[in-house]
Amino acid sequence: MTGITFDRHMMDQGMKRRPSTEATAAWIRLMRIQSRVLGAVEQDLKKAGFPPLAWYDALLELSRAPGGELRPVELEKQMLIPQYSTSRLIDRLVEEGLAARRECKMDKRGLFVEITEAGRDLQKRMWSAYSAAIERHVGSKLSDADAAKLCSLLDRLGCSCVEATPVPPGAAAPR
Amino acid sequence: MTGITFDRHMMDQGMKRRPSTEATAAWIRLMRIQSRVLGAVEQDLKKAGFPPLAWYDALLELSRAPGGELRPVELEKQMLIPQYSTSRLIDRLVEEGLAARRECKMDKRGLFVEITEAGRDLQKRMWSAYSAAIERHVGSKLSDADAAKLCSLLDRLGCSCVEATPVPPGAAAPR
DNA sequence: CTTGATTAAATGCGCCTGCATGGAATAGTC
DNA sequence: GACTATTCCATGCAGGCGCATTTAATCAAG
Repeated sequence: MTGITFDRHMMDQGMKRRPSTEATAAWIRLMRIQSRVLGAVEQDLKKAGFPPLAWYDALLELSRAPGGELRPVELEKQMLIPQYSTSRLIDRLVEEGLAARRECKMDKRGLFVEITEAGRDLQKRMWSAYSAAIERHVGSKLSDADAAKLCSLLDRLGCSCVEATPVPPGAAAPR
Repeated sequence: MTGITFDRHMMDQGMKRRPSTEATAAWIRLMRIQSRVLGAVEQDLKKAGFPPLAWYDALLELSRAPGGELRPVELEKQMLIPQYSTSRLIDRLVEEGLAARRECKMDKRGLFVEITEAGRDLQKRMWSAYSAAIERHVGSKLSDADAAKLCSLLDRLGCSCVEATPVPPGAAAPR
């Protein structure tokens, strides 16, 4: 799918041999396995008649937000996707009646996106299939300890990945 | 980027709680970190004025093939991408003079794709930037031992990921 | 109040992708 | 040899993404 075809032969082409073979192998696996697992999970969802994962993410964020509504900018920060992408995702959710755009009085260049009942319902139904897919393609292949180990190794590559609103369990609404 | 926004709150929505929180966390990291690292590497390549990683993969496969040529079907299997994707990637390489389509006499519904000198040259120049990016975004953040550990954990998720023609070092041409 | 800079959101354009299909050549069957 | 199935590759179409720009509102000075 993307830049992950090589093996240690790359090393033998008169280059600087900067990344170790271990690092290179890790890079390849990261690309390949992610693509594979993601594809498998998306397929499961699709076969169950559900929309793409991005929709789920958005609906979950909205459903968790106080009042079930969020500014596009907030959503954008939560989901770590570009601005235009957020805008168009909202378009689709609205088209399907899963969310609605509401005017924002305090800042009239902005707006609120509010999840609908249909949206909340879909989010719940999707989680059922989604969680099953995670279990099938990840959980069932790794012990909890190994999963935790994998997490910590991956986190080291992120440098700043866990800053996406973990929202402490019993905490009140952010902001 | 795709379906990875949630945290353990998902668990508290009256569902079956099938995937362990560890497995779920691993899934999230896998999606997020991969997206992040891939984006960073692609950005580096792009800033250095190079085409996307997929081009590199294809050029590498071609350059390694005996005679510098491959059937699209072979390329497709090496790169693990869909058939139409291969076809169009070849289009672009040919347009840029990096490869050429040649007739296949033994099987006239097929053809050969042959890498050009320009193609070989680009592949070599790209590896320089590519390897630097891997080192910067992966190698420098993990010890070799940790990278190896990460590999083995990821491989367990793949079930069948390493079957992509590792081509033994001194081996003769396949087929 | 007017001007200029900044922020929120939307959108036009080109490229890429996935899906489905099409056409051409081969292989298999009787 | 005629028919059907299969394999190899290309392509039309719809949808999604990245990039750059636009519109509109707020903010910051002067």
